[in-house]
Amino acid sequence: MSASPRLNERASHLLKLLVERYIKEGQPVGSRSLAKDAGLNLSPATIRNVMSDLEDMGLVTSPHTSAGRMPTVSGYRLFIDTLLTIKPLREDIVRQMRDDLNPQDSPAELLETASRLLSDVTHMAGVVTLPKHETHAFSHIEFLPLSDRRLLVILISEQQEIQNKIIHVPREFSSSELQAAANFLNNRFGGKNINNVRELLTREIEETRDRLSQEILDAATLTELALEERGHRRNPILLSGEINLMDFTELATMEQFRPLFETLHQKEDMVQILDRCIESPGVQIFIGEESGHRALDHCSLVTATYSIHDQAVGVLGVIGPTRMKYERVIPLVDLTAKLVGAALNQRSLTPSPTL
Amino acid sequence: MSASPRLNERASHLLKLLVERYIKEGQPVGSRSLAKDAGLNLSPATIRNVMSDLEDMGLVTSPHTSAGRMPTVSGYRLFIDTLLTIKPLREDIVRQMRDDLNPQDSPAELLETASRLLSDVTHMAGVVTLPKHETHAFSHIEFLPLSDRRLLVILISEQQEIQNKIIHVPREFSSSELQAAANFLNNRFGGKNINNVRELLTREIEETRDRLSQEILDAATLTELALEERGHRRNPILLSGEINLMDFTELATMEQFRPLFETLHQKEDMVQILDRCIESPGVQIFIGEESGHRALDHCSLVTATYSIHDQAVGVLGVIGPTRMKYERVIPLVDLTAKLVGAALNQRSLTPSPTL
DNA sequence: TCTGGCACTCTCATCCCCAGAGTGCTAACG
DNA sequence: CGTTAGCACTCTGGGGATGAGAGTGCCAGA
Repeated sequence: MSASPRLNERASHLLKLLVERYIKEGQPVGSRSLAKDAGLNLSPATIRNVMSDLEDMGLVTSPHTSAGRMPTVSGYRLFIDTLLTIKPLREDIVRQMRDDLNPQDSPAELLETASRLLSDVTHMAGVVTLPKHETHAFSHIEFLPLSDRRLLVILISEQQEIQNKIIHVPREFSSSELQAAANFLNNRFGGKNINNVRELLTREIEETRDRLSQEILDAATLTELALEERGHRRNPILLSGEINLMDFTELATMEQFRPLFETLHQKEDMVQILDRCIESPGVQIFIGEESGHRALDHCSLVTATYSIHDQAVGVLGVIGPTRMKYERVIPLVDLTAKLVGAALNQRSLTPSPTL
Repeated sequence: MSASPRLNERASHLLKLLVERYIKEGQPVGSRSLAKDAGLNLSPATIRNVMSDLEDMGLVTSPHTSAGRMPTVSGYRLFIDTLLTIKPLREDIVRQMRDDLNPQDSPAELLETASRLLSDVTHMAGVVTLPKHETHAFSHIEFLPLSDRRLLVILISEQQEIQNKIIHVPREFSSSELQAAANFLNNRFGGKNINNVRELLTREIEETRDRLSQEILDAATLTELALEERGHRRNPILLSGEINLMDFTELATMEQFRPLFETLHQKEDMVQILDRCIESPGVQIFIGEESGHRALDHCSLVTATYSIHDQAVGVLGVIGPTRMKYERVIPLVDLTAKLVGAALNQRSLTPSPTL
């Protein structure tokens, strides 16, 4: 359990081999077969001694006395942090990713495609969080009168994402009033962060108290109604390929799989885990217990953040058994995050709505 | 396998008991225990004779010589068609359904709630198809200029369902041109079936060829672009609670569950099955093989259509093991369909958008 | 027509046994 | 001192054998 005091070259080489082998075969690795792979001309007995040391350091365990060794979480951790040799992605996969992640698609479609790609390519589960709204830049708003005192609000973000909402207003507004309010908001706050609009508007009203126009007041009323309760999306996570996880023997019993499936669909839990990732950039890996959820004990999570305008707004990744091919999954998740970010940025570079 | 020549009262009573018992316990029913339940003062031996007759008629089978009997598909069919005593729904469930299926919600939310309710109440899987677009009445259209030659089209149905689409137009349109075209379409085609609009528009152009206004031509161009490729929804089925099916022992092995899960998520297959149901009104039941899909062999499907303006536009239902509590599921599915229909109709009764 | 009795069958859980795989330890070797 | 061969030991997992339990089919008798 203690951190490795020092790990000589031979020991780490053997650990690396053991982890690779365990990932490939899924079964505890014995000294005999490891000796053959090692290419060091060592006898199984010597390997056993090394294994015993590794076990003392908490890097490997054996499920029972007469089985081989398998990596512990610390073992995986050491392997990933210092021993892993990343494999470059296959050309055809890179091409497929580029082709499928089409910047023309709406953000929702784009992210769904990303999730599907992650699960299809890895044969594990893909997961993508929707972008945080706090960072969405406001691009355009429009009010459309429906019947009575109901208005349709159309809100367009810089990523050309369109949101609709029907609001009930305290009095009837004429078309020209609505037009004026919309124009005011569009001119004044275009490009600003959506979540600051209310705040900025309030300040504006304070400052121009003396020559306060009806326009501003209307805009304030409407904005208040339009923006309240935003961001309460019911489904802030795009999960796909969860069924693939049934292919892995270590997850394929009902007792293992059911809680896992339920946790994955439990949006709150997943959001909580994934939100932690958004803080630090780059690829992050949670092995087994590290995610802190019982049901994920036998799973690893490889995530990366994707960014709009260099600000991380969402997280995507892959969930699979701890014995996944990290050297392939890591570059894939990395690439996906970059492509998604690029596609989203490209959308916001196309000229904003005018009018 | 042959249809029952005639089934005397005692035999059908015993079949009913056997099916009920098998549904409750999930295990083949023996003559001894059936004799006790029957309340007819018959000995197990007599029961065995009757069972033998029922087996000859293809209504029951036994998995092996020394096991009890269980219903065949024909047995279930006879049970459902002629022996079933429907139980009234529990008051609190009816209340919950009414409360949760809020006509204020958007159709998408409403249907998702319906699916969730079906699975929650039955502890099985719920399924809902989105309403067929062919029957959607057009209520209101609006064109919003974005940059360059891109327009945002907003299409509102009579159910107040809002659809957005960004289209690329061949030339720039001024605000007033767009306004004119929208006004023309709204006045002319409000309340008409969306899918007829293109057709009607074409005819209109033919007829008024001599005094053809620019307005109409613009409207035609825009409508063409706005309505093409509609209805290609990626996800025309709302499935929920599929994991509940793992609770039933007859589905709980991986070999059973995996193909089942995959079929359920295979939208095409499900659409195909459910679309058949929309033809005939009322509650329909497919038992085991009757649905025609291998993976659903051990499942039953209880469906009902829901209607807008007395026209069936969608299907909803429950998927579970063949041994489900039909007497409770049937009224539930029936009620859900009625409530969903009522909620959708109520939406279209609220005054249409003006402008 | 119904029933009791009886032989028969099939499943399932349990136990035992043994081969196979792998370990830890010890003593010897260079 | 690191490495190795040898050996006893342990644990798993598959393959019978066994016996209890449940239920049937059939026959003869009421």
